[in-house]
Amino acid sequence: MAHAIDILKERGLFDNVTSPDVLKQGGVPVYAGFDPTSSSLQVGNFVTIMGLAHFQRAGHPVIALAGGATGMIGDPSGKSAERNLLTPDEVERNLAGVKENLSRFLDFDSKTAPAKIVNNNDWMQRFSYIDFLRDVGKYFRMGAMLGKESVRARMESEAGMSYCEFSYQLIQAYDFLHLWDNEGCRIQIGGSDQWGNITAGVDLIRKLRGGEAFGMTFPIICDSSGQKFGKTAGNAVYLDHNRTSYYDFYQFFVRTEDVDVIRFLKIFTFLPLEKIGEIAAEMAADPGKRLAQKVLAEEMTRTIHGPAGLSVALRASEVLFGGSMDGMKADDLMKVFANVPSRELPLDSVRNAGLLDVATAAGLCKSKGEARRLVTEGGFYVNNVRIADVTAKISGDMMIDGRIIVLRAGKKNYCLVNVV
RNA sequence: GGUGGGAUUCCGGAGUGGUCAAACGGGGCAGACUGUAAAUCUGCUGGCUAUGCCUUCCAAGGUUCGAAUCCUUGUCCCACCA
Repeated sequence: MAHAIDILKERGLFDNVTSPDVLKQGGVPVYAGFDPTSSSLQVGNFVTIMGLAHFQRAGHPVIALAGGATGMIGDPSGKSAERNLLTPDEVERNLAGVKENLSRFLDFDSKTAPAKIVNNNDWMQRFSYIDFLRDVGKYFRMGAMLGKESVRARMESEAGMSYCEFSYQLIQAYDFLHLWDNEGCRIQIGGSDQWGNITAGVDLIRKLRGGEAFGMTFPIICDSSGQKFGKTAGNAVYLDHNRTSYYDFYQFFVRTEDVDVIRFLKIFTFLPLEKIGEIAAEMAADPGKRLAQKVLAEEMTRTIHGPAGLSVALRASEVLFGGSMDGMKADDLMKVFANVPSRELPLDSVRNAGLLDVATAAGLCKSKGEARRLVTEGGFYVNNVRIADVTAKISGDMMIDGRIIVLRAGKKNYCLVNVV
């Protein structure tokens, strides 16, 4: 069997490794951490999940660590400024969401290489502050700690860094030690921003146990414009469909740029490289078909949301991007309703109401000023018909079957209004 | 602990008593061209009952006819010194 790292390399998921000897580590447990900074993981985290999945397929038991303790502190890695602390309640809530997300992607029933979810709060809370300083802090040298990229970057910037965040690396290092002792874990993986935290653990294990642990990082995935992958209009794309609907999730990937899409297929899907090569060839022949984008979106949506979620996303996309809206029935639209941005509005507030008011009430525009701008610029559509008159009102015949209005901003931002 | 510097609209960053809803750049949004691409060009980018009005320039007070700009106190950050 090919080593997991070789597979990751050929898929563009390899950034760095603490020692090439990691290739000799077959079948040992591997861990990656996920801090509960939000109630749901995001597509960005999916890279790490894919990393774990590839290891698992290569015969390694994998441990997904949900950071109930680390989440209370806040990882400064890759952050340009100090973050606000989450309350214990928030961490607790988020932890539940993160665990749920993780549970969907890993194989817990594998006989040879089962997955496991652990929470570092389970062992961290046993420490008193004094104990932790004596048992763990004693083995950390200031020089090494200050040398970490995450620390240096912040010290050199205006933002600075609190002692709280500075201490983060100790906790993550101890996590690795704990998993080394209790789970036989030998390898930690994570995004390249985790390098400093990972090596902190490797060093700690060497000092205290005299053993060699390994670390491997993935590149931070960016799109061709250098933006961190996984944001639309400033909002993260979540794995929880209550936060990012099936439709929006699918659409996010459909809109991947040509230059990125093949790379993303390798990173985010399990499709064999030969298959991806075929897709690339077809795309080169007829880029307008957007085949690669569609495959990526379908694979991702199916992986994250299952066949049912995918079919909902596809149906919604077909309805909205399928061409003319003539002959569209309210029933067709109702079927996709919950998965497209939508809003229920009472009849009174819609009929004969100003366009701008309805656009704002429906949530399509943040303010009437924004709605006014949009209309003036010619980017506003009702049932796919452009309306350029700021003073226009919603008439009865705009309501499809008397109960649905399809609002659109620009080319691809739809919002359904359900008149009740 | 001492001294000095700083906090501006999404971000960076001008502005040091009225002509400031605040230059410029980035980002974002929209239009044209397209393939729900890219590149390019153009316009927009606090709110509203809209040629005017309202709320913004860390927070709370104050001076003034008038404050993002001056004073006081507080909070946070940075640098140097100890």
